[in-house]
Amino acid sequence: MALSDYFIRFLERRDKLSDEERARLADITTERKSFASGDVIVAREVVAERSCLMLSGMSARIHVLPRSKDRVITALHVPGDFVDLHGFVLAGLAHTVIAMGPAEVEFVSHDQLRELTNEWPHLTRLLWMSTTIDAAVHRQWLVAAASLRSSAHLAHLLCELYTRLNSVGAAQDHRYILPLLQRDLANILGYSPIHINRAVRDLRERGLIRWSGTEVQILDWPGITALAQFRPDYLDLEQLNR
Amino acid sequence: MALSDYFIRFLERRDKLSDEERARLADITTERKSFASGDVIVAREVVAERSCLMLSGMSARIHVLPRSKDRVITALHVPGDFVDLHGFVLAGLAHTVIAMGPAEVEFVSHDQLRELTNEWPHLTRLLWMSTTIDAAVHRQWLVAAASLRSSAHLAHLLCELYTRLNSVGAAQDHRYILPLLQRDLANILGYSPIHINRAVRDLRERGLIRWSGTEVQILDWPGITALAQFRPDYLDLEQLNR
DNA sequence: GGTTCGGCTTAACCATTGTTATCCTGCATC
DNA sequence: GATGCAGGATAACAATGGTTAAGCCGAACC
Repeated sequence: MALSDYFIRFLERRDKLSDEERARLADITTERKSFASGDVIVAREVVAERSCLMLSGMSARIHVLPRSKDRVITALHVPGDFVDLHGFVLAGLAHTVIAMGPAEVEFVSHDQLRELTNEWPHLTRLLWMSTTIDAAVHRQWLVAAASLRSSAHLAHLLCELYTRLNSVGAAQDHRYILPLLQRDLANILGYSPIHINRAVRDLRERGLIRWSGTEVQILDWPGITALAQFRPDYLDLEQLNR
Repeated sequence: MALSDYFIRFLERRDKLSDEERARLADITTERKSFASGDVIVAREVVAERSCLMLSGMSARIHVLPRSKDRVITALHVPGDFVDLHGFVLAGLAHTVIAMGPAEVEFVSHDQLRELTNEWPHLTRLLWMSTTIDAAVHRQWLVAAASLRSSAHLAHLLCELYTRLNSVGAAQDHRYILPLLQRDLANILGYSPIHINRAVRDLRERGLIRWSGTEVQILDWPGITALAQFRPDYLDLEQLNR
């Protein structure tokens, strides 16, 4: 199949594409696939031969710990994200990508990316940009981990996910579907599942959120962003010439 | 001046360069500058016009927190690191780069990088790679933050820095100069300075390290890597075709 | 050589987070 | 509708980390 519009919109939100560039992107062929919750989308391997884009649902990069059998989640991906594009230039991925809830993705072969990057420098810089935005999110997670306490830390994640989902049109009205268990949130934020539960209760009691099942609703956006000290600058949502 | 050898060696450690590519890199002109401890090397700004490479010493990316006047360090850089290359493709950097101890750097203009990336796709992918290795380090810091307790967490940082310094020839024999205060370590790991001190004492009492002033010596490499669950895979020190 | 200062060290006490255990609820299954 | 089960909620207690305060030590300065 042809490359979906999602990623093209992700790029166009941040820079201008020429007609030729848009046509060149549309020439990319992809393989689409659906996954059930918990399925492995990308296995940890020595050298990857393709990378994947989210079409719907969410996925997570998980790092399995040597001893404790537990795992840490270092990234969450929403529709439009080029999940493991960094695998195109890296020797090996130290992580696995799994579906959080039902998810659809499309795979692009690295051969095609190599051809594209050999001839389209501006598009190459935009692909590169998408991996550096990922890194900016990593840094913000580090800042949040170092500076926020449990409730505020959880609140920061909720704010980020709403902002990212909203920016690709996958959420409105401060509501969204969050297909994560409290155990998963514990693996993201580095707390015990019980403590995540305490943080959820705290946010509820402050009147900031409503949360049942997989549906999250933010009741007080100014309040929760203030608690989380959330500033969306790092998501790089500006349009520029790159 | 011409681009220093440091970064070229960083690349050659990971992929092969043709003679033409090596010559093209040597054509890059740079501006060298020295900084004293604490100096701002790269100020947070809307659009950067150049990026910097470490020649000697260390630097840190700091994120200033809105309220608490405190700051978080999300990355440390050693000689050979292209510190803020991601600023070449990102709209704005959410952080400042400062010198940790005396440091020498060289600046490369984005105009030159744009010219280079317009014509040298393989070199572009290698520059891209260097930013994705940064991101891999960010992820490992997230894993460490989520899964390790204070002593092990500090130990992990000490192992990583030795490995990185050693890989560029800036440290041998499990010793190195670490121009960081305990306060800085607190800003990296997200603990209070007092708790960093407890962790240092713990590592000393376990006979894993000797540490006085800015000189760190790792006495028991197998012991400390086991405590920190340190596996250097994520630093991507393999040679491959990219 | 005394003074000052910043950073390291330690201790006592308090706050946050982890652990273990139990119960509740909703859903799937039969 | 009884059963089993997974995930969420809660409580009691233990461990980890933060805060405040004070002493120590070496380098820089006069």
